[in-house]
Amino acid sequence: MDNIDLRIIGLLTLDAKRSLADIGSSVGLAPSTVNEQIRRLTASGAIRRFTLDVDPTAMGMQTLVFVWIALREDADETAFREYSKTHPLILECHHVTGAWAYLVKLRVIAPSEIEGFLAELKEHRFLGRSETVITLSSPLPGSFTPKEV
Amino acid sequence: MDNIDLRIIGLLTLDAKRSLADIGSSVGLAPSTVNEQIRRLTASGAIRRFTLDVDPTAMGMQTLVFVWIALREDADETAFREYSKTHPLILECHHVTGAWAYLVKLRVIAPSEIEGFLAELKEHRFLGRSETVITLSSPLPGSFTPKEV
DNA sequence: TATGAAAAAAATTATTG
DNA sequence: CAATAATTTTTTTCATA
Repeated sequence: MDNIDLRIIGLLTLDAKRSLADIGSSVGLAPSTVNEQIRRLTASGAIRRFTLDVDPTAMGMQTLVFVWIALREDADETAFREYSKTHPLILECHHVTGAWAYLVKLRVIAPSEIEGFLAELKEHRFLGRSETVITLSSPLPGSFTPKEV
Repeated sequence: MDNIDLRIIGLLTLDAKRSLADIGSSVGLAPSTVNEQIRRLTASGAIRRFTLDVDPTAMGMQTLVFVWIALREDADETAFREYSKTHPLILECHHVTGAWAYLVKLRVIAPSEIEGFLAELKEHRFLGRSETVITLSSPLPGSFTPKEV
């Protein structure tokens, strides 16, 4: 991936609706060439998809939560990974270094929902110990792409 | 925002390039009506932007890092928030409950970069204490929209 | 608010250098 | 591999219900 590719990705990141002609004049390529580069970037997997950045509050997902999770000794770790992939609330799940095994990021309507979420993890016999951190505000929230399950 | 709006957002989230005619036939509206709804959703701020989901490894940002930060007693908190917004490595910054004040998410090329990042925080006299967590793997990585600064 | 049809714009493809 | 030009598709506008 060369410098022009990075610039194309940068421009599309800011506004994926920009026309090929527009992008072309920014990076110094003809529209059809830009089109071809985007096709290549998509085919190679560098561009995973064209998507939306959505305001989570507009969708009623006001509360951003991080949960540190230590799995039970006898937990089925593969099942947990699969579970986190398809769970409608879980936006991210990372296997991390440090005292905790997993860091899970989720969005809920209100903190009261967290209780049910943790109960669910217990029912599946995943949860050993956990620590829940609630976001008060976000100087830099990052983009939000609603999860489709 | 009604149910049709949610479905439109859902469809565009999966593929923001779907044509208005396509979306219309899915939700039972004419292309021009779908266009108008998208215009409204964008105007109201529910849709923040059309963007890309990019593979971070293709951009060389292999390593996902979380840093817990407790600011110095005398730190300029407003300056820190501003700093995190414009820092090229920081993807998210959240003010959180619990023992740590801030949770910062960043992507770097390699763990060795983290040292420099923390040094920078110290130079700015933001950093009190911190704890760094490195992601080993991500069962659910979430979407990645490169930051443009 | 929703529509269909017309108009404008854009994306895509084929052809050529 | 990139550019132009032709073709097709899509978006946008607008008059109307």
